[in-house]
Amino acid sequence: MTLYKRKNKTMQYDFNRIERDWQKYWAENQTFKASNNSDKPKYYVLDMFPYPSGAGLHVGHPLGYIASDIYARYKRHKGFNVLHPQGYDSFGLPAEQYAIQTGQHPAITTETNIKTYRRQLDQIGFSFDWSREVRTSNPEYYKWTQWIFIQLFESYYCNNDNKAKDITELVSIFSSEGNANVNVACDDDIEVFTAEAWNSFSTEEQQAILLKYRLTYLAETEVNWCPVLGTVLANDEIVNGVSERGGHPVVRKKMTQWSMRISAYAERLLQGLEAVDWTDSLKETQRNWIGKSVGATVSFNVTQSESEESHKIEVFTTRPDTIFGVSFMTLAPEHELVSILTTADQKEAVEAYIEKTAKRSERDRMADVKTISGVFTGAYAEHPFTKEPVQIWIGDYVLASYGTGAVMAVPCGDQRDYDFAKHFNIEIPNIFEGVDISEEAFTGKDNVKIANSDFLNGMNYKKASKLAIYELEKLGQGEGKTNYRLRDAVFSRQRYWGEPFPVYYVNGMPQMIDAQHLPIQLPEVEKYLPTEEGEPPLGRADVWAWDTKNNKVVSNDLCHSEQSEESHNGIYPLELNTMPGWAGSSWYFFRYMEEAANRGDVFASEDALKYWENVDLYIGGAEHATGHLLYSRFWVKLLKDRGFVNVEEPFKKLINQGMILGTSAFVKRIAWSLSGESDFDQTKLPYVCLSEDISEKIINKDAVAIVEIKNKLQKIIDDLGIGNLRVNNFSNDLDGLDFMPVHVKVQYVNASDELNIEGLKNDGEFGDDYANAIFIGNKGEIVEEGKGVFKVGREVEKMSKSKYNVVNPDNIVADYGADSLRLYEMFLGPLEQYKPWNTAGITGVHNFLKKLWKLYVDDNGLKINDAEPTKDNLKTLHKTIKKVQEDIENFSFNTSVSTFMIAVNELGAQKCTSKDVLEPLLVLISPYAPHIAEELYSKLGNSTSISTAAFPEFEASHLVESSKNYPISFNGKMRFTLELPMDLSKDEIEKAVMAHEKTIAQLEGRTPKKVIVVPGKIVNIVG
RNA sequence: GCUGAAGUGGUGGAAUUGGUAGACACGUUGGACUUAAAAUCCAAUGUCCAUUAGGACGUACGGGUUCAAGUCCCGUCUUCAGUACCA
Repeated sequence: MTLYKRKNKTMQYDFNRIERDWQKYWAENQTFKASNNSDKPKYYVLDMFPYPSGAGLHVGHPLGYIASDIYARYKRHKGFNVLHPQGYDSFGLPAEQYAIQTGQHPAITTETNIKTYRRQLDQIGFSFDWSREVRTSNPEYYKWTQWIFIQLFESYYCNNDNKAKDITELVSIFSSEGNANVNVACDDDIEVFTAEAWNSFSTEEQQAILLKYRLTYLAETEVNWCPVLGTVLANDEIVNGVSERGGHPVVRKKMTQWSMRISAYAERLLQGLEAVDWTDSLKETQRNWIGKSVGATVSFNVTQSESEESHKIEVFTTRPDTIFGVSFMTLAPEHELVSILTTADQKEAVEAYIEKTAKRSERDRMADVKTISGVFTGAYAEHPFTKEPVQIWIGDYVLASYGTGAVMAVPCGDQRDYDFAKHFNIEIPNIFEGVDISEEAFTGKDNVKIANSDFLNGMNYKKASKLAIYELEKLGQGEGKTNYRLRDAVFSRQRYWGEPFPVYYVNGMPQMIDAQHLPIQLPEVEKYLPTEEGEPPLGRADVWAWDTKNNKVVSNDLCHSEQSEESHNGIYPLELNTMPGWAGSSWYFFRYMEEAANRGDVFASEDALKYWENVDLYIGGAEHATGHLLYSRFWVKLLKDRGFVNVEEPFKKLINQGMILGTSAFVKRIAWSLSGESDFDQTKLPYVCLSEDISEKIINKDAVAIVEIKNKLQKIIDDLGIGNLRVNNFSNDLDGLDFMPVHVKVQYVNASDELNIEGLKNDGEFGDDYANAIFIGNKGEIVEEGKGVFKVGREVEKMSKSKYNVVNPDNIVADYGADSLRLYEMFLGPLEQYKPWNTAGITGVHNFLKKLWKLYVDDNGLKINDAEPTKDNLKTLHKTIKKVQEDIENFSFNTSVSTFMIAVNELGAQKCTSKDVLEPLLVLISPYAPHIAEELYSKLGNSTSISTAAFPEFEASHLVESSKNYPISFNGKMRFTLELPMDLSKDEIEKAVMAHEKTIAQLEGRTPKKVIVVPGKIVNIVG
């Protein structure tokens, strides 16, 4: 008895023990530590690092990590030196919010959350090289984020050479020839100056000018400021003019903030997409975001009355060829010239219109595209060629934030201009030869000739555009121009939990702290809220001034910014804003390249950067398409230009994993509707829940079911003995009136959608809500302990705590093991697809692992021997090698899990015990289910980790078939199959098939018109 | 509106260049083992008709190309994602 028991125990698939042991082994032996010195080719597999939130991981989070881990492990088997690191994007809002609520320092919250994450990640058995971990909130890390910020500040973008350069080069150009001939990225409001003028400017004047050229610069930006929340809100955090959170008023406010001149890189960011292996949809998203449009700027002179000074209206157009079709102009209501141009007659109407549009948020304006509105300003501009007067209107279909905030309206060629002209009865000249524009504008540009356009007549779009631009340039009233939608990125946040800027201010001008004094560490504050004056939280710090003599952060008391130059004593106030979340994540992939021990003096050494280059495979969510993935490309290009890294693009191949959705469970709860007199508090009536099928019947107005349930409900009321109450009839429209679906925890639902009523009743979270609840089963019976079946309704929704459909991987690992979790996440479906999680299905892969185990081990121990593999054994093995290798390389992980199942089923049926087959099989499976693979591999007598084993070589010879089971089709319909030797010729196959009795039966005496024979594939008989 | 992706059994999903549609699982049903349950194993399982052979229909819908279409072409519908008065 004892013997039997012990034997059984050791020989069973004890996944908890196996996984614990091997995770320990990997950690102790640093099995997955990458080396920066290796003869092997390198391969860098990276996951988008997580923000460690307080909620921990749910089963959706590890999906991408499992996929990348499989790939990393596969690449190791294939002989690559693999870098597969992990870390934390640990600055961010939730920890700060928590700090505001509780006073707990965000660093503590973050540390706690990271511990949870690490524990959860470790138990899944990832092959991460944790020795290279990074945390963006660590001072040793953000030191280098600050350092990169300084590099941006010290750089300008040269359009001639198409790269960023040291700002000192620009200074020397200014001092020798002024700025008249420089072709660089800069603000639009720059005055031309000579070398003499430059040299005569004060230092401060020079600094102010340089700020307009630097790749990071201070600018007045209009922001959505919410005074109550004390914070700046993004456009989509505002609904109907108030904050989405809390409904507080929001005002537009100008603030001086740091911006990143990403627009300088617009063209390179666009071009760079050609070189990377990303999905088309992702590339397209970035292209749209960059929004390149080629056209021309045209300036229209405003027709002057004597008293006015001269004004010009600049417009951008993609259709300079249609310039003779201009019949009016439209300015955005916010356009700076509106108040100047408007005539006295029109003043009242214009102001009323501006006031009206100002009330509508930009979002509302964009959403409402149907209403046509606008006002004539009374002013006219002069057409550059015809010199005819052109009416100037304002209209809110023109956006101040795009182009110049003004358009030349060509109603015959643009639908919005057309609608506007029709609505206000403005002339619509037709400049397209032979095109009818009586109903709508002609918006195409191909296959049409320009007419009624003076020197452009008879030309096509291309020629006419070119000539129009040439003529405009000759007049000095326009030039060819490429416009980008991409805006410079605001880089300041009024938050505490982010990187402080290495910046102090002298007389309002920003100064960089010398890189050798970094990091500038976050100061301590008492509260994490903005100050009463509306300054960011760092405004509360007492020790937050920069001592330029001793190069350290000192108490604010020493800083007398108000006083004269002499008495400031070299101590100046520090920047109060912090950097946004994307700062730290824009370069972290380089930090991993350096081993932790060597990270002191560099963000990564030259050798490390040269060796690892960039990320070969990057896996993460699609929500970063225009944020992280654009900003990090921008920073990498800057670092390359300035000679710090060698690559133009950070991520060669990128895959977006799809989201795993929850399968929510519902009970249908009766909403009591009673009539009659009673003192009874109706809110105290018991919950009555209907099983899914019976509620369906009621919804479908099944008369029998309705009567039955109504009687049941009446009985429940009668049994309560609370007076003479009658249950009302079910209402006719059953939309949630008589019973409502209520979420219940998915953990109480089994694979057959049956509810564990006892579990729900005893769940403390719901108090007494369900303790006395009555459950009515499918047959109308009251379901009680162990009696009857109660089914829930199911629906696929995003995983969320409030929907009670979150599944924690901890429970899955405890119940089925990490290998089961890994396999199941992959088995669910294609990596990139959205798919629902249903814990019930995990038994499939779990049973597979048990079968796999039994292939190697029975009650008597290991059953593997050195027997010569049979032909079938080898065929199964090599079929599997081929398929799994192809699948991994195509990131089709779900199908390789099926392939493993087939292989194990076949080898089981073949009663295979041959080590020559079963050992390579383990290597195939090990990227997916590494723990069981390691365990069985060591049982086979290996003393090293299976991760060092070579991937089995596929040999096609084992798959050569001597015969083929041909499907025989008649008119395309498969009727029967016929086993024929592979080496038959076409004619021989045809002969064999035609002679077959089933063929004769099918033909019923007819003579086939045609017989298609594809050797090795199919036979089709027509006729 | 535009751009991109997709639509296959009760469910998740296979089907790599057009060549046996529904692999592999889940679920369901039946059976074996057991006092019983669980676990395990075996069998069936697209729909409909015939229940024995077999037949008809079937990959969102309507057409087309082809000996042969889930796959290619044209049109329509639906869902999801991104984006939006972009001049």
